[in-house]
Amino acid sequence: MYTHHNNELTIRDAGKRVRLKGFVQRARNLGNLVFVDLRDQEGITQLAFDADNELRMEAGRLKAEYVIEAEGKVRERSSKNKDLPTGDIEIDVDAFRVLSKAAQPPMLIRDETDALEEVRLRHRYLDLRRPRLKRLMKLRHQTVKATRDFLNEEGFMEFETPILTKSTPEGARDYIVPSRLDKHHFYALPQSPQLFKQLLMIGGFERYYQIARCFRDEDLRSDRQPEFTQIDIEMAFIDQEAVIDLTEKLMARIVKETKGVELKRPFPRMTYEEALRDYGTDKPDTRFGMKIVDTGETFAKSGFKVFKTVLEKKGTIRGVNAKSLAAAYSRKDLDGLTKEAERLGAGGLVHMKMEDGEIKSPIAKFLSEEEKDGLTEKMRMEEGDLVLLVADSEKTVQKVLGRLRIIIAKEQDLVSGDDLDFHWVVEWPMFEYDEEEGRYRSLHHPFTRVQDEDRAKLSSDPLAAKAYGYDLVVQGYELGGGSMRIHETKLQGEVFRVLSIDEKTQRERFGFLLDALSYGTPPHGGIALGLERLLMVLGQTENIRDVIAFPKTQSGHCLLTGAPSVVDEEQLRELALKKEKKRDG
RNA sequence: GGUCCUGUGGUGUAGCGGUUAACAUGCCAGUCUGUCACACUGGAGAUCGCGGGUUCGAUUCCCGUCAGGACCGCCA
Repeated sequence: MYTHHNNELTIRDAGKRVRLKGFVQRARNLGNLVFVDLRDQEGITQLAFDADNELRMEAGRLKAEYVIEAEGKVRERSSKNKDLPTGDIEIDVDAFRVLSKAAQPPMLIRDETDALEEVRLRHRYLDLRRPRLKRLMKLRHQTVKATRDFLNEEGFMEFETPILTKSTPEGARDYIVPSRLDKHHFYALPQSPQLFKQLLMIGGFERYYQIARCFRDEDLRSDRQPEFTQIDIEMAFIDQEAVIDLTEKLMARIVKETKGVELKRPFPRMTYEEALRDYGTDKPDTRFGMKIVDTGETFAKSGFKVFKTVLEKKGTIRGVNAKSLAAAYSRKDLDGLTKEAERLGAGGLVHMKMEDGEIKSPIAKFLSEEEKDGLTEKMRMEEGDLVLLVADSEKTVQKVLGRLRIIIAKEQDLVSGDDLDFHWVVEWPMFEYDEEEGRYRSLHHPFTRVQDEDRAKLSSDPLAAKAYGYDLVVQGYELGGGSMRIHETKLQGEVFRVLSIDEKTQRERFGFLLDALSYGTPPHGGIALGLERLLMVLGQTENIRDVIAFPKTQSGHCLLTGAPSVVDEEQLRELALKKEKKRDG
């Protein structure tokens, strides 16, 4: 046993006999004097060997990452290290023991001088020894603990729902698991516990939560993993405001306990429509301004052909003002932005700088004085400002300008990771129209409740029907979303009808839910929050792999274990599965 | 499904149509009593991801493939 962790001892412990353990961070052999930095989960303590004896010789032979145990007396250092919490003291060691030797590690176990991520993932257990990963894993634990503490106090019950469950073709691609007992039938891993938590409400539980593992077989990104965790919450006999209020309190509690910061409540809200109008996205980063502005009538009579054509086609001309960034963007930089705009589907990008009191732009010569003045006013252009305009369909303009805002903010460092701009996007539409499939699709999911006053629009004008839906957004991440659910069989049927899901399919896929709804269902609603995304924001990292102990690569591989891997023919036979012969390409 | 970037001693990088493949760090040996990324001296360590092609000659150029990363599509 040990007496202390390696972050604990201070000058007040001088003279104490202690026993420490840990990994050798580093042995510094100065000849007749040897120092060893001993690292454990909590920190580093310096061991000193200065007696002229065998012990010192042995200490000089210690290598990085050996696991040892050492005993001795705490003493004040003659030269202190103010960078270490234990920097005032060292241990005058009189006995130590090597518990385990270590091969030369493939990477430096230190925050700086990092190996590439590929090496770190292959040897994740070594990567996890680094203080940075220690800090992030601790943050994860604290966040989950704060969540459980808070929800338990609020009268919630924690549940577990099945991991082997039924495939639901709507939505993301499922991971499937073959059944041995029922040949050619498959379980699916849950994309979320959505239906189960609703069934718990129907089962008469009023406040559910789960730290729930979810699985989606889709392509990965720097903020997406094939398996990830949601803080999943559902409540009965409440309204939307109750869910929003509870979620804000939960966020406040987590931020307080992990960062020591008080969040201002209530969080700001904007409607889905406002989000798209002002920021060009349904998950705006509101840490910086640069809102999208409609030039309206400014170019109504424009002689500039591009503008004229777009307006004739019922398109729109909108822009953003990158305040005082005219000097920051050279012609070449602007070409880069233009290329990005074109890649996103815009015909081009108009840029203008306000310099020496006048608009400088490649298209300036096509604009009348009236147009220039109008634009200056609309965009609130001042000396040194850079304005970017896109003329196209509303959808394209929003997409392009929304993207350019983010690019510029990143390039120009307009954002701070400390700025927790939690806000709600509310009043989501029930449906969007899928051009490819020629039918309506749920924006949230098919169990979302339509707002009472919009119920008639389900048949008359589905696209105008608003849902009781809400997303929590921070720093441009969709942190989570939720809704009030449908609790009547009849309404659920109406929604399925809009979605063109016929009765046979309804029965096949959701029959159990429809049956359940028919036996008396409390009004209910909830929310699901992406734990990893929250941790990325709190931990100030852009990489989701940093907040997962054993993450997978962009191609879904676990470099540590080698998953996924082939299996024995025998295993396949048992499942009545056959390998498909690889076709030559 | 697509676009782009990367792959060179253990690790991170440099390099170039012909080199003894360079540098840093780590590793090994030695010197050193106040280091803390110790310092100094010396040393070992690389079929340049894999396969094919072009060429008198390929680590270098081309094609394919594999692996990692960023992004688009996708993720109700």
